[in-house]
Amino acid sequence: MHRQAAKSDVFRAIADPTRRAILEHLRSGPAPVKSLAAEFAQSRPAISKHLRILHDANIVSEQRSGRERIYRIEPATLREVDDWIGGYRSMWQDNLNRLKVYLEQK
Amino acid sequence: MHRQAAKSDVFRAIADPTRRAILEHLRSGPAPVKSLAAEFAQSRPAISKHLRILHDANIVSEQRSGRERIYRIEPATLREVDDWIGGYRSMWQDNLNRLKVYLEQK
DNA sequence: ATTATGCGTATCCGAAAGGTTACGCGTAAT
DNA sequence: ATTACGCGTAACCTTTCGGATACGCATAAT
Repeated sequence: MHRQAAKSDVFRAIADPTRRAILEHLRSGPAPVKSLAAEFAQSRPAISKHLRILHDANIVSEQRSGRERIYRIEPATLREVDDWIGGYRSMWQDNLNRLKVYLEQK
Repeated sequence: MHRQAAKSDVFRAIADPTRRAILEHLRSGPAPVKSLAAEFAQSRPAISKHLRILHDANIVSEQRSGRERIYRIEPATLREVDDWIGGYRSMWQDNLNRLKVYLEQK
């Protein structure tokens, strides 16, 4: 019934537009903090904080390399979002459902 | 780069577990505030506030009926989330992508 | 006409979010 | 050995969030 919101929730993590933008950048491949931060008008520590949240939510993984830290998307976790939205997908795809809505509105 | 931060964002709206639970209830059909509020340990005004946020984000629609207000899921808006996640779906489905990840990690 | 219901809104409050600057620690470069 | 660099974290501040309670307005019921 009630969902356990872990201390780091995926939905919360992707709620912020900056974090979604970070993910978009990572879609084309892993990247260190500096190169990510260069894409935004925010300070580097701010991006680091966003990365920490994404990391806590297991949406990205971290790999140290020298003095850099390479971040990479961890797609498996995003699947949770896909599963959730999947529960509603039929509502705009399923024709039977449209009939149902139609009848409800009468 | 990309701005769209409407005053009411879908991702922000679904970030809260209570609001996702409300949507889950509405999945089985439209409902008035009172019956929704009965399902939670929170006050009725709190649920009203959540509904307002969902409504502002166009995830639910409102229909007045006497002194009640009936809320109903508006699936089309959730499609935005589906489209977003769609951009990442290939990362856990596509075999070529797995190869890419494999090579990157070497 | 009066009373009871359903619901939104206003106000208030503590906690969390999201940003900044200052700093320190390892690693790389000179 | 020094200096420069990349990055995380701490401290701080302001804004937003998510609750609660108090209230008022329509509509329904009596």
